[in-house]
Amino acid sequence: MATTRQGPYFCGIDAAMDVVSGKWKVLILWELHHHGTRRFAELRRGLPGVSEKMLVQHLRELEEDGLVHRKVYAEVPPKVEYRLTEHGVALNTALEPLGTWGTERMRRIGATKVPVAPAPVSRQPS
Amino acid sequence: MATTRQGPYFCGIDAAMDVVSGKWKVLILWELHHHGTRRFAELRRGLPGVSEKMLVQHLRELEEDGLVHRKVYAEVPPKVEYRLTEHGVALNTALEPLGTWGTERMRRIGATKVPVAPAPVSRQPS
DNA sequence: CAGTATCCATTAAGATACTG
DNA sequence: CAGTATCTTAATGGATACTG
Repeated sequence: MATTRQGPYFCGIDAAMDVVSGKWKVLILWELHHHGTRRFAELRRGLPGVSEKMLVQHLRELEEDGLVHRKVYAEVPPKVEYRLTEHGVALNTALEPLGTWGTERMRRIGATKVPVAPAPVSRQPS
Repeated sequence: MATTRQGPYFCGIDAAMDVVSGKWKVLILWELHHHGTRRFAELRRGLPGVSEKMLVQHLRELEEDGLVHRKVYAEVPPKVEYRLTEHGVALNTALEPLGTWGTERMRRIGATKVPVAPAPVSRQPS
């Protein structure tokens, strides 16, 4: 269950890669970075294809690693909000050059973007 | 066998993470970055714990992704040199802030460094 | 030296179904 | 709504023996 990872590491990049390895982790960080705060279901919708299990698991690990803060409201129905911690914000900043490089690479190899789930047209909530 | 990965991706970071996902990839990049050029056996020694299979596999993928150049010398015994391509160098540069963040994180959590294989004391080559 | 080829173990991820 | 609990499959990594 990915017990608290704490090295040993070869170097800083190794240590950083450790906390972001997981299929959806950087995307969760990205999502939180751009929305400031997100609820569980919002994250789920923002990450088309993620399963509940993986989303929870990644969120828990990110929380454990001190990158994400989880705020539970004592309400019914339940309400939980996630946001980046100071360290999470710093990580995101450190990831930006990598994002730029990746965008350039996508252009080079002609990679497609993942199809964005079209907002359901019919069936609007009344 | 990790057929040519080319998306689709959610974003640039996603695309970048794709090419560096693999237990030893960033370490290979790092090693090549700091030595300029390395032979297979040198990389192997520089990455204590890596198996031949993983090293070859990662090198092939990095080559396929255009990050590493492989130069074969027509000699006996065989000699192969690896070095970063222009894109590989750019990726390494983009990884630097992440490395800084990771180093800071290691300090914060008191992570240890992986034990460096001690250079064999006896048995020096004549 | 620089790899291949196998086989096996571990881990990560995905699909449901169910609950406070 | 925000999760748990299981079960299954896919991907990744590792050990070892062998080769041009």
